[in-house]
Amino acid sequence: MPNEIWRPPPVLLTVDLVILTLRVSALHVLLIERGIEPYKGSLALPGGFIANENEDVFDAACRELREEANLDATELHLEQLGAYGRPGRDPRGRIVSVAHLAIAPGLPEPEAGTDASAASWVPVEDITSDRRTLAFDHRQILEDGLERARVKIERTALATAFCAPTFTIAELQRVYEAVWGFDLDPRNFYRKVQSVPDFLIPLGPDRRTTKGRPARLFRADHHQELRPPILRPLPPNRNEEAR
Amino acid sequence: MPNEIWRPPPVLLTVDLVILTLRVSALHVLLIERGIEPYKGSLALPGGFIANENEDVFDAACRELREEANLDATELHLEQLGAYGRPGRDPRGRIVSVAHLAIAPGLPEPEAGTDASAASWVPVEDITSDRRTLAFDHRQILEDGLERARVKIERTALATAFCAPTFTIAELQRVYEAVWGFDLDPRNFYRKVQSVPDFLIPLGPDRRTTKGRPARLFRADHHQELRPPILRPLPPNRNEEAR
DNA sequence: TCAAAAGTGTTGTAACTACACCCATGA
DNA sequence: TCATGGGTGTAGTTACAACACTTTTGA
Repeated sequence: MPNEIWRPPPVLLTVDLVILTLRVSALHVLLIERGIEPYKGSLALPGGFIANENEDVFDAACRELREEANLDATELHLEQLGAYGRPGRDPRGRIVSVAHLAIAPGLPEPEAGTDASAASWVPVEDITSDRRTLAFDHRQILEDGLERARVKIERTALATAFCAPTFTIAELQRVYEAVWGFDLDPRNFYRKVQSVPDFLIPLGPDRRTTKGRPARLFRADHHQELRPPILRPLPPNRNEEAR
Repeated sequence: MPNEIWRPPPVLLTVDLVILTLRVSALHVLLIERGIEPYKGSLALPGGFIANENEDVFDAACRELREEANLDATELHLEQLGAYGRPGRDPRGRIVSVAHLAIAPGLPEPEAGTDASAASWVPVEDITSDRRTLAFDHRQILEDGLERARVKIERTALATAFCAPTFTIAELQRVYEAVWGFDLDPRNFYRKVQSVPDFLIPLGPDRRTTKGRPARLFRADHHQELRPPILRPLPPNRNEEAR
């Protein structure tokens, strides 16, 4: 072997974003149609390369959020999901991606006619049901992001990150139902979330009026830990009768 | 600006390992004393660079586990914690580390006189209490690994990864107590863990005899999800009287 | 026969489910 | 006034913390 000191192999680093939101009570994810090879024309998670030697990974995620989705990281929840580094995951070479999960309130309309023009909200159900496919290993990343969200709304106030600054309990319930994929009893949900200390802060006499009786408005701290947690019920096959 | 196509900046990739085990009822982490700069002489998590262009990140973690700790990845729990990529975290340049959490049964004695000779088990308490410091951002990585373990033994059978293939309920209880940092009632713990379906599989009439009455032996599936979960109790300051 | 650890019984309380029911509003 | 969603009452059940108590072993 050559008589030179060994040097570790360099890799290229990207960030990818799983951006979730609620639209008409259904969970959606922001996807872009790729304009360049590889996977040109396919749907993919927004993301891109680290800009330079000194850009922090988290800052890169914030930047992509702005450039590709026209969203402001200071106004939504953003956390790291993990690194995806399987060799061969990108045909261009050894590219390791640090995936992130972002949660946005429902209101921001699809995309501007700006840089983010190729982006669109896609129902999560369209991906998980295999009606549409994703580029690279982005389907796996999306599944991991969904599972993270499902588990995390049990123990933290993360669900409120899907809501506008003020929201009703029914709106919060729609978040839990969309993320978990099944319905909850509104009467019990109403009391359960209000019984968790420091989860929901009632806003004076303010009410949101839709159809029916106007509902109380609340706000929340997105980073609050829920004690006790809001555990999702077991699936109905809980007690199979033993013989 | 120069008229050439932009190329993303390459980075170097390492894996770092938080390897936890139980020794005499206290949580320990495997640390190495660094033999080279930077941080020569300091304690650090075991880890190292990706070996080559084609090595999978997870495989690299397995390899470091073998080389630096003399442990076999097929016989213990190993999962990714996340990527740590703050610029400046390593004075040698832009180095991104993918941290992993490993859980080992207590028995494997400290280290062989082999490659792993610089490794030793250190009580976690010595680090968290600031009696000893760690190189790089390894203290943060360790804290994140501990928090992952604390949360995950609530919802999965991960605690059994600290145990030998067969174990008693009292041994399992010592795991929960060491990871959570407080004591549990043995009577209630005994029934609680046995009431979770598919968590503990009793082993015929086998018993482990120590001092006192011999205890039943169990085995478990380390990857089992616990339904319902074993939730840690709230800290004693649960209900502060209003006013 | 005593210490020590395993394992069981019991009781009061808190939490949860299921569902009946009342309330406040817009159309 | 009625439809619609917001909000309350309540009964039956399960989970759980606390702790007294019995059982089985080694020394």
